[in-house]
Amino acid sequence: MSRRRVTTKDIAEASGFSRGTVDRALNNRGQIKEETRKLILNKAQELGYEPNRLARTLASQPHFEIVAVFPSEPPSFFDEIQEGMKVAEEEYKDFGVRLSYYRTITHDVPKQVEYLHRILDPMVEDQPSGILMAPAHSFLLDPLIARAAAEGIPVITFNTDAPMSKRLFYVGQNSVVAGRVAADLLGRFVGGSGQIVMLTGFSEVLPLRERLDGFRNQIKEYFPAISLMGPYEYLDNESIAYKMAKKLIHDIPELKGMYITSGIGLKGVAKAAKETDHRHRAKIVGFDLDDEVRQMLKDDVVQATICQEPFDQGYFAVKLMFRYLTEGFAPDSQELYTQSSIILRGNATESMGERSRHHLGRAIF
Amino acid sequence: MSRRRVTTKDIAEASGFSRGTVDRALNNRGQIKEETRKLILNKAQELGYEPNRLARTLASQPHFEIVAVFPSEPPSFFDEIQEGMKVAEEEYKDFGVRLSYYRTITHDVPKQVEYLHRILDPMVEDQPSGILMAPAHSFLLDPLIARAAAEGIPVITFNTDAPMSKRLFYVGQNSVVAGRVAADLLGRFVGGSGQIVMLTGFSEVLPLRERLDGFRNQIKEYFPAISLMGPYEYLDNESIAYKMAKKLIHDIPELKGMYITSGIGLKGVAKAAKETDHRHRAKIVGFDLDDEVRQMLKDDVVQATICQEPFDQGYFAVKLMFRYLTEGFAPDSQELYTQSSIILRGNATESMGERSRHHLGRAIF
DNA sequence: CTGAAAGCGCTTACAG
DNA sequence: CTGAAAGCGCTTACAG
Repeated sequence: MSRRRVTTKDIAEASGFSRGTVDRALNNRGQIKEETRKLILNKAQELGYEPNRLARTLASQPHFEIVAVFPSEPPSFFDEIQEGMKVAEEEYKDFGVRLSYYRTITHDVPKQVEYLHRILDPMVEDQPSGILMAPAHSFLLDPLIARAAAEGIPVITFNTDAPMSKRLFYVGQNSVVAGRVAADLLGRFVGGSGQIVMLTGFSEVLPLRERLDGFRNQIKEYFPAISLMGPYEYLDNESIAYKMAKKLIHDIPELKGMYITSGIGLKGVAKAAKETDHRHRAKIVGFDLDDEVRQMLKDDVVQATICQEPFDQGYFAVKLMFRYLTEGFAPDSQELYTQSSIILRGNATESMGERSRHHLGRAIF
Repeated sequence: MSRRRVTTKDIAEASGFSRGTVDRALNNRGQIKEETRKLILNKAQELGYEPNRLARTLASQPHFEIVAVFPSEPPSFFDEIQEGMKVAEEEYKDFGVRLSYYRTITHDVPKQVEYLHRILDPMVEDQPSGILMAPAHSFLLDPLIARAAAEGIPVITFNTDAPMSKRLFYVGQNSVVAGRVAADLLGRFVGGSGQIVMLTGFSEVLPLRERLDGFRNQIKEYFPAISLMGPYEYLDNESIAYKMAKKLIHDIPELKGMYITSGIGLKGVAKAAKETDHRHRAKIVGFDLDDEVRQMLKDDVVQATICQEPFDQGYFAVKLMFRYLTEGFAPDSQELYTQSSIILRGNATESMGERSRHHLGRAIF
């Protein structure tokens, strides 16, 4: 029943050529008569040959130096991205995969530029096999991505995209859908009518803009009785978000809901809301998850948050780069969306650490 | 910088023994002087040796025959579990992994018993390396699981559990948390008060009972103004669910919400609801996802559904069995929970096929 | 254009 | 208890 798998030796014997020649045919190495190549390929097909990746790796001793460029802050988020990368690195280390991590203090364009120059400078470092990056800006890094591409170094963006660049593809959240889902939740939580205010970190940051657009369009389409205010920009600063929320809550007594496009802002807004009478509090839906936000969910100050599952983003970024490098993986779409999770009170307290410990690559919910 | 990895040859040279003896020490094969063993182990540690799994596999040519026993119906769900298994099988085939699939028409206990007898009968089949199963009953299969365990064949349950059995652990949804989340959603969707009715497939089926308990407890704890009716059992039959819902909607004009613990029932209930005036419709939250349910979400007949991500359950069941077989993987907990997804109108139409095509192991949201 | 040989890092009989 | 040799399935110089 479990017939032994077909090897290049079998093909060699069946076709009358040596294993070296079989290898040339199978892997298009040239230096082979076209006729021979075809004959061997037919034989391989006929015997149902499937290459053994382990043997290939062991024989050719490949090295894949993958460089990952991404922010450090907030660590609760980006450390977990790195966790995911490390799990993938460990899974593929015997296949020659090695990661280097270049992290910038914040979404710091000049620092990323500097790192990329260093990475691409043949005098300073060996050329990497591929670059994984969470660009600090939606197009300012495009020239450097183009330079990498021109030098034959593939770039995959993750977590945040540079859609007009020469990156292979993007791995991360679908921010538009995330915004739509937030609208479904908050729209229903407020009962389908009344005043909702939108707050955003920076209105020109791509994923935040998409979270806003998805939200706004979904509300407009399905909740005609809801009126929207904003967006107000809190410059990704918690205390600005706090003060803004304080003022909005004070100025608009009939306020029914608040939508905040990032975790920093969510925390500021929630703190402001907590200081008001809970019977008149607006419903709050935002993004991201850490222990502080978990507590706010438990306390019913925040009603829902959308979590990006950073572990997955890191894990899949590495895995997909490896697949590109070894088998030329090319997706149909330029955007590969990772799972997001909706966190409510009922699933707020599950330990998220589970995911990496179990190498499940994900938490519950 | 990228120093060559340490091999058994290095250890052999450094310790003055042969590679065969190094292998005996490293892998505890016995037939080795205790002193030699310690010496070699110390050397290995000192040099920072890490075994190369590819070389080990190539040399030892292991075979892992994994048998998977699970239902066929509904195919939209269980075919996708099988998809996930096949992706993992493909990923690990060079490591010797081979799956066989034994699927029963429904959650058919006698058929599963028959299959397990066949699988465990040394006269009929070769003993498998491990068994993956979605038990058709929460304890009736326990004796057979015990028999497998006694014969040294590890059993992992997935999708549905047999918690008192001798299975290694369970991989699948956390049904209690799923129920709690459903309560958070429906409780808020109805505005925190009024009448909600609960319908369930079978009240004694474990995961359905847990979905019910999680829901009920969450409502009682956080929505004191909501009154619950039911559960009513629709025997996992769509038309029974339909008729039940018809009658409930008719009898209770003030009905605000309906909670249904399985996909079959959700569809029946939604059809009944659709036939009523949409202005007075109860909010509906249920489980599972197929094209029909997607449409109901779009049409706002169903407001939310919780999807088990069957692809993941299959994928991780295989991956974890492989890890158990090769490295003795043993989780801290007996329950390894896979991600569930909350599907609303805003994320209902994304193609779920993405996940397997991209081998991301998951869809967006 | 093709072949023979050595090698990747391990494991597995077999001999002593 | 230990070692020498062959082998897993492939690739890589090298020779011709």
